[in-house]
Amino acid sequence: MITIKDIAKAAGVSPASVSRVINNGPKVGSKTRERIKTIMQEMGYQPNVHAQALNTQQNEAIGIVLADLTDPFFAAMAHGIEQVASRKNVQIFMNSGAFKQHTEMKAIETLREHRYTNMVVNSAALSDDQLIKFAESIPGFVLLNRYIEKIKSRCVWLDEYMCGHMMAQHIGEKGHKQMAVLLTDEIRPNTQERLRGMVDYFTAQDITLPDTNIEYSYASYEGGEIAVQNLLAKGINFTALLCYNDAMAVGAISMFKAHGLRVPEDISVIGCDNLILAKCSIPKLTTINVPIEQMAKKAAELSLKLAKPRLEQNIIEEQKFTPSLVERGTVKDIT
Amino acid sequence: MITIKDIAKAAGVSPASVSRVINNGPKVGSKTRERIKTIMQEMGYQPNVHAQALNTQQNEAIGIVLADLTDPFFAAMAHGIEQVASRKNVQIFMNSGAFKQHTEMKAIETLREHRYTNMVVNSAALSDDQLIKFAESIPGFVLLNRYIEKIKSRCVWLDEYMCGHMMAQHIGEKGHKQMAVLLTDEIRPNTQERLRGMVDYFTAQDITLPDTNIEYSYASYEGGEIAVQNLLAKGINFTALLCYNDAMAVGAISMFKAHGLRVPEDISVIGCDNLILAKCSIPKLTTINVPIEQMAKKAAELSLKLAKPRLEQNIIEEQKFTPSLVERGTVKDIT
DNA sequence: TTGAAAGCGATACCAG
DNA sequence: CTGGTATCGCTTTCAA
Repeated sequence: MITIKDIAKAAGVSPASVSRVINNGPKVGSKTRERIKTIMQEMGYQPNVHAQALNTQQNEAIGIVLADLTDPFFAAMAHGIEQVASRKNVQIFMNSGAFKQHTEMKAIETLREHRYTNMVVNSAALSDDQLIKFAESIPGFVLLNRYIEKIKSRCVWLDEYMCGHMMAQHIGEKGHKQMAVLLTDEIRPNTQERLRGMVDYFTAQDITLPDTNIEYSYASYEGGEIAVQNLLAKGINFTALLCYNDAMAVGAISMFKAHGLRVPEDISVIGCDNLILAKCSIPKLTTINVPIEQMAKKAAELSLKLAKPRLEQNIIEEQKFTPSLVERGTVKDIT
Repeated sequence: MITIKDIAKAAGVSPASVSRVINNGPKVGSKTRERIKTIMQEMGYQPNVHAQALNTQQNEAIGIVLADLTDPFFAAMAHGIEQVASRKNVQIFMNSGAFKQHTEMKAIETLREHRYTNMVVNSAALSDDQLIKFAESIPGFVLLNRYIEKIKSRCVWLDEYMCGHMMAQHIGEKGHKQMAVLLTDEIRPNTQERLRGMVDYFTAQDITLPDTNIEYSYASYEGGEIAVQNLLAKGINFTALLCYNDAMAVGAISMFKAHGLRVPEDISVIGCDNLILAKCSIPKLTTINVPIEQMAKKAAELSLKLAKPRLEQNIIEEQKFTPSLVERGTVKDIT
């Protein structure tokens, strides 16, 4: 591997000058600069990132901690971050967390070992205190899709309450009175908030939601199937099903169909996330749009900004995002 | 940040000894070793990866170059690699290529700057020669989902020919005679091979596939919709549609439906990949299973193996994977 | 079994 | 403007 010294020698200058050229620093004659640039080109010089990082104690890249790349929701996060990253020419260091406290912790620790100053973390399993501690010691530490009051300037989150409320309201306005709800029992702090939103709406409308009508399962297609099977086995009556996410909703629809129930004729279904799945199901899924990719972008930008404590740092914009309704074909108007 | 020297001082030993402990090296008294370990724990020592890499000229992590994380197919790749990576305690450095020669090239260059010795690359746009050059200079360079004869020991690929052949055969055996095919015009070297497999089967069965019946579009849901629209606009007669991948197939189905055509009653559809999409569509999609996650795992393992040129390196196993048929509900038997 | 010291490649300060 | 050089944190001979 060819180094800065080789270039210096070839150009008859000192390594210091070469370094200046590399970093577009001042204090180099323009002819010298050109000559050095040419030589770097010719010799195919590539700076050693580790040497750079060792000196500057900084790592330009963005580290990200995600649960599971095969879940489109998380993939969308990665994609959003990646866009910011490539625009700013920083790189992504990926590290799956998978909802385990231990794994998430280790992922962050590893990132720290690599001296990442920018981290976008989607943590579900770690406690508030643990995360606060990280935020205090890592300048560019940002939480994606989670809200912690004490470090809210480091959080990019969704109004989960509104999300639940919106689902309930849409279903309610279509005249449904008997509901069932599918939630996830994976550790996702957002779940309860969403449920609260639903319940508040129902209560206001004098609609009762018995505990037996709430089913917990995996936040996946399979989870949706299982949950519906359980619901049906209980012999509960309901005309509408509110699902934690699109994957569950689509799984639910498939299971309804297997039982000879038609959607939306017999049962209305609403999902949440508005991922590609929602468009692909037939009929297309009515759902709540979660701007997760934009949220991820924002998180990455925020992280980058935090790590460079230059300007008026105090402008803490509100990093809360709002969901919106996407009406498609799975909710029937029975008013 | 606390360093090796701090530990050395606290333990009353030399940095050298601490280093030995870190790397589980020999030549350290067992009591000393324990003491040092304890102190490292207490002080919360974390090795500086950059300093390590600078010395050893090695980067333990696996670099991966992918086109687009939001495409479940690529996400599955990432996931497979990630599994191997975390098992071996190496990390992923992600860098999207997006089918552009320039971008893919830059991604690999960046990885090289970081002194990655392990790279799993899913390249579509770069030429054989460019890739061969990389393979020669990077010990752990492995190509995923691409085959280049000259460096086949560095390739993990799918039998694309068989893939196409299998689709054609299944449709053929169900009695279909009039076909249409959806391919992608994105640069994916595998496309033509797949088409060849189809055509060979059709020819052998005296089934003609006019050029007008082959439609090129994006390899996505939207691409499928567009392609079907074009096909329908041309007024072509066909009873079966063979799609490059599941996303296109599902898009196609949606468009058929919009035109009042039922699947599979009026038109049979077969996809390829067997991603989650295939299960979610209603009716569930008949498709070809591509073991992409296993392929990705294999690629990661191969890369790790190549980078450590210790053992009998010469065992070049066959890294070709084979597709398999998954019958579900979108192909009608009309024999 | 331990320690001293020479780098790894780049940066940045201080002289000139 | 340019060059010399200490330094970043760690690994790895070479001596002791």
